This record gives sequence, C-alpha cells and structure tokens, in this order.
Amino acid sequence: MKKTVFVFSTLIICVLILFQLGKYSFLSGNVSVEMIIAAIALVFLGIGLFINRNRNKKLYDADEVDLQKLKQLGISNREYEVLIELSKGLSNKEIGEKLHVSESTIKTHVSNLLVKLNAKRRTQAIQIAKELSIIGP
Amino acid sequence: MKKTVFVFSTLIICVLILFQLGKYSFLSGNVSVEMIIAAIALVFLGIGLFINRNRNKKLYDADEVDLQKLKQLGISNREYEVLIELSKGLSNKEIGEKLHVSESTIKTHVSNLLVKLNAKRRTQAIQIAKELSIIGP
DNA sequence: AGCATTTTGGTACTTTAGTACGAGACCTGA
DNA sequence: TCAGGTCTCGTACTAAAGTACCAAAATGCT
Repeated sequence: MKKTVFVFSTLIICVLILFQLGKYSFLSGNVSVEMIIAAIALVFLGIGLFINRNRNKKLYDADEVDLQKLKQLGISNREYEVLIELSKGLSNKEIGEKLHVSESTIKTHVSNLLVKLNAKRRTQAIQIAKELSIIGP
Repeated sequence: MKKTVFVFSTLIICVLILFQLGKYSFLSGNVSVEMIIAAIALVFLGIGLFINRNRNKKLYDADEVDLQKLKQLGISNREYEVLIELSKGLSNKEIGEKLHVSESTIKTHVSNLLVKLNAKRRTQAIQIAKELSIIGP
C-alpha cells in the first residue's frame, strides 16, 4: 500500500509540474515546442518503466496478496516458513536445522502443505505455490 | 530480437507522429496546450508500461541465453527436456511416461543433471536452474 | 567405417520423502 | 475455563529419489 500511494503521488506531482512548466515556457517563448514535448515524453516513459518495475517486484513481496491467499488455503505462519525454505531446495533435515525444530516436525508441516496445496510431491507444491504467487520465482 | 526491433520501431513512429501532431495543433490553435501534453504523457506512459512488460517476459523466453548456458554446463538435449518436466513437479515415473522411456532412464538423466547443476536434490536443481535462467519461473 | 557422445536401460543399494497415526504444550477468543 | 487451532515430536511404515556401476543401442561427426 505504501508503495502504491508513493508511486501515484509522485505521478500526480509530475503531471502538475509538467503542466506548470509547459505554460511558463510557452508564455516566455524561450523554449521550443519540440523540446518540451520530448521532455514530457521522456519523463512519462520513465514513469511507465518505473511503475511496471515496481509492479513486477510487488508480486513477490510480502504484501496483502500473499496473506489473503494463505488464509484462503488455510496455510499457517509456520507452514509458510517451511514452504519458503522448501522452495529453496532444502531437505527436510536442513529445514529443521534452520528453523530449530526436528525433521519430524518439518515432515508434518510438509505433509499438511501438500494437502492444502493439492500437490503430490514437494516439487509440485513449489510449482503450484509459484503459480498462486504465494512464493517468489 | 524480432520483438526488440518491433518495440523500438513502434516507439520511433510514435515519437514522429506526436511531433507532427504537436506542430499542427499549435499552428491551427484549435486544441489546448494541456490536452496535447496530457495526450503525449498518456501515450508515453503506455509505451513505458508496454516495453517493461515485454522485457520481463523476454527473460524467460526460449532465446539464445538458454542454449549458451546449457552448453557451458554440458547439459544435453534430453537432459534439458527432463529438467523441464522436473521443474513442473512431475515424478521420475511420470516423466518417463511423458517422454516414453523407463523410470531408470530418467533416474540416470536426473543424476547427471544434479552433478552438472551442482545440486544435491531435484528441488535444489530447480532453484539453481531458475537462477541461471535456463528454465522459466 | 570408426570414434565420441548421447540415450537408453538394468540391478542393487542407500537415503529422503511422504503417510498415518497419536499425543503433549501452547495460545487465544468466547 | 474450555474448545479450537497451532506447533511440536515421535513411531512405523510405504513410496520415491538418488547413487554406483555396467552396458548395449542410437546418433553424430569426420
């Protein structure tokens, strides 16, 4: 939310600045029409690129989208943590060591994840989770 | 390559059209300055969004990058096919059925892939392959 | 044709992964 | 306080995955 507000605020401010700049330049008559148009075009091209870059990043950030889908699927916090490590290619044992719990516990979490994600294997779970955008690429 | 040429050609054409449009409007004096600027801004905002969308898609297309990296890693055609199915979350047995070979063969391919990708598990192989951009997200 | 590589497949084995239970500890809202 | 959910851990089992080694076809290149 913060990012979205920031981006759109910046956009609106840019629009206002450009309008004022355009009026002033035309009144004074010092700057050519082509230059102004080129400047505006460049600025908005940049804004377009910036917005899309942020939009693509946002898909894999810890934002509202994730939490919503996690609740829909009934995935708990701990299970989500396991899912993250799972997707990094760690074994159950390694995940257990990283989260300071036993391998047994991880197995339980993974089993629950497979049911909730409707997957047969951990590799499939990774794929499904990525399609649902609840984990990064 | 085709896409890049297309995008930049479109961009240049848009620039030219906008310059001509700008000149004509100012000469005739029928359209307000604000409207023209707004139109230009919107168009280039759109172009910016469009370019970035294509750029992000291109990262995971079947381009030259793949083949180069595959040769560097010594991954053969068949192994690559197996890697693709692997990343979809299929089991060795399922991959065998899909590619019309035995599970044994897939095991051999997977074992070779793990060595070549320097991975310990298939999940890790998927992660590494994605980092190297030799398979899609 | 001859050599190198790839692809295929097998056996036998060890290691992970995954399932199916049960059960205690810990919070939290009603 | 108590039901419900989460988190933890265990045992015992089955099913995959992965390793090591071998070897015959198939393919590609010169």
